[in-house]
Amino acid sequence: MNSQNKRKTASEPVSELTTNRLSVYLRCLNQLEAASVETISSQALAEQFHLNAAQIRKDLAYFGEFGVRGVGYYVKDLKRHLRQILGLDRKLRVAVMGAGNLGLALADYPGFRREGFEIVAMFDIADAKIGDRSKSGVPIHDLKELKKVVRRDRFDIAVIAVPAESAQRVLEQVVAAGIKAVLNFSPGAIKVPAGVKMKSVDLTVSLESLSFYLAQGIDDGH
Amino acid sequence: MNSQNKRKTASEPVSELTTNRLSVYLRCLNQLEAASVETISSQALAEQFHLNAAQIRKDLAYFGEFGVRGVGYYVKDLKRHLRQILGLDRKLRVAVMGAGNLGLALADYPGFRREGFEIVAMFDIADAKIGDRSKSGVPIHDLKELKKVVRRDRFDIAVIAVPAESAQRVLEQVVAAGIKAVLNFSPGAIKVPAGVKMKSVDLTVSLESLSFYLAQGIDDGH
DNA sequence: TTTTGTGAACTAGTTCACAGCT
DNA sequence: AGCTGTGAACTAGTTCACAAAA
Repeated sequence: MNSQNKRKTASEPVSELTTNRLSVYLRCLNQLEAASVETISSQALAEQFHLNAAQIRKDLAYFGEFGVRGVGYYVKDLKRHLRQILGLDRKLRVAVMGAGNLGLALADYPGFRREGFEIVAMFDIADAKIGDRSKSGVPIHDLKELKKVVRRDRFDIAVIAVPAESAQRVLEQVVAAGIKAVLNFSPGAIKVPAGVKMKSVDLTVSLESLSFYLAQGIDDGH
Repeated sequence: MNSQNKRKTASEPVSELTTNRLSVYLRCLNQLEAASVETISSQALAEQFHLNAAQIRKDLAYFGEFGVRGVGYYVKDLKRHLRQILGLDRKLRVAVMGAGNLGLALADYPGFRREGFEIVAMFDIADAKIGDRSKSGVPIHDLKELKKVVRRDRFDIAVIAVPAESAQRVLEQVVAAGIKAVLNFSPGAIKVPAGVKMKSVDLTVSLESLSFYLAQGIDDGH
């Protein structure tokens, strides 16, 4: 019953909220490591980053006994464990579907590389763009070449940044090419086949939700 | 006890999940209206867009009695009500902080305009960018001019697309200038003063959560 | 008959509080 | 003494199921 990833039951489902938080913890640990902190208690971690100590402990304990009672967590160790749990010990390869403004911005987004992701390709259908490259050098392929490029460049995650009306079709092509994980930026309902994980970022919904807050806060006039 | 926004109690809190869904419903209704559908039942709406009928009814009923028993909801009416609830009956003005790749892409994102938002300004600190415009013509101001521009151009929402290390500072400036709603794209913990609403989109967390899924799905080797 | 609006039942997620290890 | 790991208590969110309205 010793440290290394135990994950109590073979596979009770881990909530998405939990995995999101693991990623947040990892980022906190990166900062702590950069500041040469060697150990940290859940309490201190919570205070420093506005989290809840019990939740941190519960999230971590689900995957193993990483802490030391009376001490806390060893920053380096915990970081290594989290990277392993999140599957970041191997370098993940990403492709961006759609070489519009948003697609190009995402392809060059420095945050991805910094965290160990590698953007290896983009796809579009506009002849004018095909063969071109993003500022940082990611090549833009013809969407028709998708299967061929997947076979050759072996990427794991597709980011969908195409107009809403083509999103469903592009998702299906991506899935047909064997991709199992998708980050979707296009708005609207998309049907996702079983066995494929899709996370959606819906900018319109986010803004409209803020609009609601403003409308309620001010109540009415002025 | 008749239709028009009743909102049972003066102000029990509406969950963020609910407001997000309202925005989704509105988009569904837009599609239905475009397809000349005049009335829709919660059942039909749920089936068509992969939602839950009881939840739709509950979400809507919280704000008023918009439906007609035996019939469903009048698409045009409900749309009007939702737009009013979400505060979309007035045109909301948005500014983007940070004129990097992501900021420029967001400033020109067609989805925002389509839903009635107006991007009125960008801000940056790089002399090379100040005075320039995005492709669609949004002017880039010196961040130092923030207060002046807010006074003149009166925008309601700030989108933060600056590097992580400047995010906290930019948020504080934005709040000091009187902005009450923020959409944040920079990663990392940010402290938000009371009375200000911030929604965060964290691209790294999203990707890492997908990575987790892949790591688990494949279990290990291969 | 059809479909809403809603209390009641259920499920998921968070936080508390403390036994037990170091 | 200090802090983790965790059952128990609590809170939030969803879904069911049905009475009441059109």
